[in-house]
Amino acid sequence: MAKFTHANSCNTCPYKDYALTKLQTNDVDLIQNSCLIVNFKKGENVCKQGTEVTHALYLAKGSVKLYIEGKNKNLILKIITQSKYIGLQSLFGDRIYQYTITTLEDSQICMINANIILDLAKKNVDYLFELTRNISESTNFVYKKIIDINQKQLRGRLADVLLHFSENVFKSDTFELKLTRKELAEYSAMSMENTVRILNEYKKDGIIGIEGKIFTIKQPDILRKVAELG
Amino acid sequence: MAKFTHANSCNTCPYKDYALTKLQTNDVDLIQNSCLIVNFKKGENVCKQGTEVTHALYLAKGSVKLYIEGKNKNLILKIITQSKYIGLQSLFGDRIYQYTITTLEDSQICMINANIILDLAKKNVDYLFELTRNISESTNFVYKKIIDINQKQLRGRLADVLLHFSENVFKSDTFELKLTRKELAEYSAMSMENTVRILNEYKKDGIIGIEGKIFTIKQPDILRKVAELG
DNA sequence: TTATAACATTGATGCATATCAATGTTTTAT
DNA sequence: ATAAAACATTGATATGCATCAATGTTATAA
Repeated sequence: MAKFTHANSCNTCPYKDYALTKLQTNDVDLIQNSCLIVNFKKGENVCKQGTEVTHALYLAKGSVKLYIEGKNKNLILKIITQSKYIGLQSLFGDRIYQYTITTLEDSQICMINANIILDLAKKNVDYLFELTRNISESTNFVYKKIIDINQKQLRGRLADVLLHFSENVFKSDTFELKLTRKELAEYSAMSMENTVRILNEYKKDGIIGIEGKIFTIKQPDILRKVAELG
Repeated sequence: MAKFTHANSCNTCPYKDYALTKLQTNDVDLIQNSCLIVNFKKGENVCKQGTEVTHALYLAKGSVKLYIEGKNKNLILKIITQSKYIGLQSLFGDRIYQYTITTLEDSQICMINANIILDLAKKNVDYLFELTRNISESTNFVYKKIIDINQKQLRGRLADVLLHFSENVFKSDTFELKLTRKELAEYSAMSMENTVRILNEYKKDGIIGIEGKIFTIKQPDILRKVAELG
């Protein structure tokens, strides 16, 4: 794994999480003392499905994919970008990672001893409340994902995914997607070949523009209609 | 909706949840004062997808299905049996139900004003901690579900579901499943026709026994193999 | 700098699964 | 008690999608 440094300024960190504001200064110090800032290079595993949860993971900088490794194929559940906890529910659940997390670009992850976080959570209800809110939102997101996979077919799913990136993740009509076609396929729960096929279909129809990894949503209304009709 | 009574003995209730043991007696009284015990008949909606979350729901007695309503078909995410909170993450998330919950038999649901639970959670960290653990486990369960749907095919999925009922839900080789074939299909994310077909396939092969809604797992090892191979 | 692997693209083929259809059975409601 | 609706079953058909195959392109490593 990559090189790391000790955290030394959690309170003034520009990537600080909102939940931290719920803690007293000396409690933040507790976190800071345990916190290792680890530099991951693109493509490295941050945690591995099936292993024990020993640390809370906070993505300070960069982006990662959270995915379940299957026998033949993977399923990417979430793309997470900076200043977010990743995989909080594993701290409170059965303490075994149900998924693997891999960086999509060079990233900085804060790793804090799980028991320290749990102890703090047990002592600071406002802090725990924020974490719980976070986990709940995450659960709701997965509910939406599962229903997309179950109910829509390829074109609808891909339209959904493109809109999601445009509207929720990058908040722009044009965005650079740090995913390969294969990863985009794993995120949309379809084969890589069909992902390519449908993307180019949308491009030919003038609904989107593609220039390598730069995507442009040209006709969001049509895309929305496709997403809706499934 | 059905008739209801006011709760009057939460502390000594035989269906009491473990999380309640984390509260002081007078805090339990707060819950008790707000708690309505509502009697639902089989097939009634306990909450409805798209509506606002106003109450915490606790399934004291009976059983329910939690499902997402799609355009053509539904997807049952969980079957919940007695003495369990249902849909806790909706209290802490965006306060809109992402799913509908319907009773599978006559059931008693305790409905407690959402804000009272949230206030208690904000004051009793041990209580909140139990709720959070609950939500986290629920998230992990959905992760498993999503991967089953995505990675396995019909026979494997159905084998999985049957084993799950036998091993986790009813903890017995023989069990009465309070689901119609259609609901079993919605739980396994497949068509009703194929559910029937494969069930009878398993029956012919002597892997399971079916007598109406009574299922017997006769050869769990074979079933496990089918589940594994997908 | 070159070799090797991963990525991207397009077409052809096969299969798993949903859908349609027909018919009998069991609930549910009046 | 009877009608209507939901449930259950089995077979035939259609199709959406993955898989296979072939080929070009771009990263990555030695």
